[in-house]
Amino acid sequence: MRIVAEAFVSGFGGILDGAEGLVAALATACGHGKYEKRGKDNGKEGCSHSCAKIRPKPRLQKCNLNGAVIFAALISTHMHQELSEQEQVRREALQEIINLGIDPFPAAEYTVTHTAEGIRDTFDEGAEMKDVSLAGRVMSKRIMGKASFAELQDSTGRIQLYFNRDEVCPGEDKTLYNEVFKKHLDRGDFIGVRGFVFKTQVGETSVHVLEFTFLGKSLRPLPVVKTDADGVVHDAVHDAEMRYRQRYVDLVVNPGVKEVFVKRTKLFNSFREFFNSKGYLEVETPILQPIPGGAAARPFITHHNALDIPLYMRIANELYLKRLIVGGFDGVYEFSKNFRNEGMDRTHNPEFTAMEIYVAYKDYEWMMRFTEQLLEKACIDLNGSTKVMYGDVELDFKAPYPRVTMFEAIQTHTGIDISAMEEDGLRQVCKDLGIEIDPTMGKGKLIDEIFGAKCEKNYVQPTFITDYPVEMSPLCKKHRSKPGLVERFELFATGKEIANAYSELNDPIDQRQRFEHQLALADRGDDEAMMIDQDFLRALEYGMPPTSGLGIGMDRLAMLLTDKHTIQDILFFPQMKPEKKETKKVELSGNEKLIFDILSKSSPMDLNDLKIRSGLSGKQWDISMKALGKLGLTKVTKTEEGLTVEVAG
RNA sequence: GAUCUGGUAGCUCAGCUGGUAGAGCAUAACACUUUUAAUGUUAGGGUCCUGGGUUCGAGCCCCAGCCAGGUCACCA
Repeated sequence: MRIVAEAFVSGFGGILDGAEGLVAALATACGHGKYEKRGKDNGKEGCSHSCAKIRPKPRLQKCNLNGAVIFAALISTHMHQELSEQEQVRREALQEIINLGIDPFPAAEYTVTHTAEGIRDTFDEGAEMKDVSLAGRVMSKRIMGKASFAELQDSTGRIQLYFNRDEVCPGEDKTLYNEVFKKHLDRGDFIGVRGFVFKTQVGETSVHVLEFTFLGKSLRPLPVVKTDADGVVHDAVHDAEMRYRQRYVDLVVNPGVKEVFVKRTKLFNSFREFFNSKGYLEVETPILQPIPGGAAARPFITHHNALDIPLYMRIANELYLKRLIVGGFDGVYEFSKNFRNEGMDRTHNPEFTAMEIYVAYKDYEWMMRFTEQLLEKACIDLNGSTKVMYGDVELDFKAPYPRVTMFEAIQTHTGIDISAMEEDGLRQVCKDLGIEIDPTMGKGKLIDEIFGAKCEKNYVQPTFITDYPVEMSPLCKKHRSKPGLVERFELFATGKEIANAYSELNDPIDQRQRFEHQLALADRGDDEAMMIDQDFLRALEYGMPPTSGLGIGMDRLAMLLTDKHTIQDILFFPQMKPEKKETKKVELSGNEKLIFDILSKSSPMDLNDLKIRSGLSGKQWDISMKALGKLGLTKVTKTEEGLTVEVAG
């Protein structure tokens, strides 16, 4: 219940009682019981009561009472959303600003000449800065009588502002300082300021404000996060729900969050520069695909109405990029938003970004050299060094990286040489190593399981794992010299895969057989086996040059390079379950409404009758009746026959 | 999907054999012309996630649900 109770009488001074009665009732209803006589107010007499529980102001109602006109604010418990005390205060401040003739949301451009960071840098170099203007959010205010300090946060950081009453208000009228600045300017509001730069006694570079302009009012209080003199952050918003659902708040308030995303973009730019400098072409390929190909994953399905066909959100863009190589490009790449309808955890978001690049006339050996150069450059571009801390390990992305074949890796970490084994032998090895398997798994999958369980985690520093079994890699060219294997590598770091590359399979007959083998896997129950993309095969039949392709999970790489251990920390808006709909507290609860509806049809009525007709349990009845009473909607009277309930007022 | 942990003021968090709640910051008021996680004094602010149950009485105990996080499983 948030209402201002206010009533006043015009016309007859003596009839204050009517107004007073209304307000007194309201004051009682909200539990305070106190109200204030106002005396003359605009020629009217009145009285008012306000408390945090009964604001903002409800609609005024007008009625006649013995010839006097009473305007009364009446209880209306369900007319608006609940606002916290601070939100109400801000809305009131907004109104006050408007009343003073200031537009809290002006349309005009505000000319900004400097940024917070720019001012600090230039001024520290000794430059005079007589006239600067900048804009941003007010993040704190420290008022000391006629002088005040505030902090302004723009896109580059924070800078202190100094306000002096007599300089902001050179004339007699000090409203701008005393009212607008001191009272109605809230944390989070956007303002523009003009002034000159100076250093305070404590040595803080500050802007001495001569003029400030409202640029946008903030109606919701931001969480207060403070950083002390030692750089220790206090009361940071930790709640993941708030941080990810309301990323804007996280960005405004938590130090260092922006930097992560800036680095993420730098990573993409660094890749682009590298690829473009080699003359490779950035392209775009379909996200809505009739056949989801290029990876083993469950897709999202959607439907195109006009064509009346199912379409899939892409799980990879590989097959399309290869079509472009068929078409005659030497090198094509794409940052590909992919969608996979699978579980979510610290390293999986349903939509994620991969970078894939395909270069003609190259093989996977070349691609390894290319990849390590790419990552070395990116690492330097982001952090100024090839070294980066991830948790408590230091990763070094300086090229070259060790090359280890998959069989060597398994031999090293299990002591078992599986290079000559068939499916049955591998099955036995898995059992011996305590690895869970199921009958749908083929040879390649079994090897992959062993690697995943026993080897992967050991490759903390960047390492290429090469030469995978053919069964796991239906789009990859058979190894030039090792039967049963393909020319594939994956790059591991911190025990996780961050890149995957092939000498691409360009033999259309082999490719068709591989797809058919996938179909066989699907029949065995592997629901992620690839579908056959006939058009892709047709493209290959026209001829594709030898090509090497590389895919990098950009999100996971960004995590590595920013020392973030959750994918949600490097996605602006990670996927979340929908917020539950705001419960309509404004309305009466179901039970309260039930009782009130029965009662309003025949008020007053016997309390026991009402209870029986409501059909509520003792406890529910009790809770609902208390609530109704508290809202001032019902009134219980004791008579000789028993208890009677009536609609109050 | 299994399992564990959490959900209390705008924010960060306390709370106790079960007796309807506390702190800091934020907010409001006053003081103060260079402070800085400003300070001092005072005040207001809470359906203790939701719904059931046990109880004379539940923020606390029990059950179910919702949301978030961790671990495992599945999955790149």
